[in-house]
Amino acid sequence: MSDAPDTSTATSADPSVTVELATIVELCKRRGIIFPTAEIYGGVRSTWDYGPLGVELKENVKRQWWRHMVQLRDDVVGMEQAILGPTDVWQASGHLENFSDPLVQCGKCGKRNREDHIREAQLGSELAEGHIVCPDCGEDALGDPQAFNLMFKTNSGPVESEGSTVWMRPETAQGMFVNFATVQRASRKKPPFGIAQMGKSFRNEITPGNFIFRTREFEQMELEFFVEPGTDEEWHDRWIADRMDWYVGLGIRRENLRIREHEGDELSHYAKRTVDVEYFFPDPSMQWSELEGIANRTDFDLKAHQEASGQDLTYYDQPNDRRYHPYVIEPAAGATRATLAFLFDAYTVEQVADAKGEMQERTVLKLDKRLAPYKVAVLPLSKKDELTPTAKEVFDIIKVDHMTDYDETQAIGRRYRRQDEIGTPYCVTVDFDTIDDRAVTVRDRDTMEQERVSIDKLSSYLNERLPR
RNA sequence: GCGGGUGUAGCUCAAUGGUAGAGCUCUUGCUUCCCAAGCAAGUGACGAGGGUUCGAUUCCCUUCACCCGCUCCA
Repeated sequence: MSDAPDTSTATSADPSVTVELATIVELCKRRGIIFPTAEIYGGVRSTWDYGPLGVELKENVKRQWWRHMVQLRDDVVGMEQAILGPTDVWQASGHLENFSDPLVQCGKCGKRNREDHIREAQLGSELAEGHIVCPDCGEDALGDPQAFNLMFKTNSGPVESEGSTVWMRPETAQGMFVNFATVQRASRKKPPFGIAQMGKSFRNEITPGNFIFRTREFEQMELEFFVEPGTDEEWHDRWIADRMDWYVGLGIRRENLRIREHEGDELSHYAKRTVDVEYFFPDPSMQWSELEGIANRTDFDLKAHQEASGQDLTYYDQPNDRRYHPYVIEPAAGATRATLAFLFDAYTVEQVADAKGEMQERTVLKLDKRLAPYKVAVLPLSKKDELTPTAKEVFDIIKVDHMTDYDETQAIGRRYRRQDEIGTPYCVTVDFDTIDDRAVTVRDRDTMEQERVSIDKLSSYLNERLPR
């Protein structure tokens, strides 16, 4: 029984179709997915709140990452580190030094550049010793250097003093390094093995922007995979392939993904080689942008922390009776920007004939079912009293296993469209026949086909179609 | 942070030195209603602060946020 209306599709699957970021932002605001924080007070720059649907979507992205990286593997364990940390950690990691860039601005053209980069480039030129000019316009109009510290600093305890300084982590990775020995011992894992963590990180980006793509408070999903030196390059390649497959497996079109190799001077202070996984955002101002960096951090971090802390952070390889600092392969993904990529890739506008035969737009978020905020919506055909008890009964059956919405307002067609717009995979309608035959109509988001399912079999019907 | 642009209902827009209209959305009611239907009714806005003025949403200043560019990165 399928009488799905005719559709002709004009979607973001076609790379020539642009989807403006503004369209996504507007949808997110209107449907309570993501919106500016403290908006009644004017908002805070670069800071966004996640509403009822947004928190489900983002948590689903994280849940899928955790499932893929931790749950389904026997060589990765998880952990969670405190966001606040002492100065020592960031001193040893190099972030205090390297995340503090001296910038100079040109008084003529207004461009800003890193002072140390200019000095290096202009070393040995005919200019006077130590004198630098603007690399963009060549004018001798550079101002005094200003320090841009990219880390958030605060105090632990009521009294502000030098000893009370704590920092909000600029990456989750250090948690795995400083806890390497404890976690390795407790989990009894041997290289190659990994420690994974998801959570908030904070960076005082000079220029945040593009909605949730670059924010000062953001969420990371990071794996530190510890391997024997010499096997690091092979593992690096393996993880690059694995991470690409993860995005594709969750519905990102492969042609919208690519790998980009970092150039030498682009490499972080800790990295031997880094590749980015980039996604093609269909908004003209974004285009190819980084979702994830996969770095070979070598033994830089473990050695640095061993030296600074005085603690032994080697791994003891008993069969060969030797100690070594494992090399680290780090797939570091942004949960928030991944969420944005999934939104873009799912955003689809179809042309559908309405009851009068006129073409109407149907906006559908074709999210992977595992990512959709609501999996099912229960829609009584009419708001009549006689349908409500049965509809509530159906809702109670489904909600145990799946996030389920219940909506009985306005016409049924309008409610289908509402669910389409937020990507709900299945709509279950309760009609007047339901009371007699104890069956409901299940409508599929993508095919718009309908199937009559008995209430008794509804749970197993939906569980089969909604993977974890 | 600097330069440029923007700021009016939930959304998209309009008008105006004399306190603002529309479409869509939303809510309620009616129609046993399966793909944004019809009819009726209703809620709802000048980003914030200050100044000029008899009077400011409109003019001026400040501030906040967003967009574009510079730098940075998950």
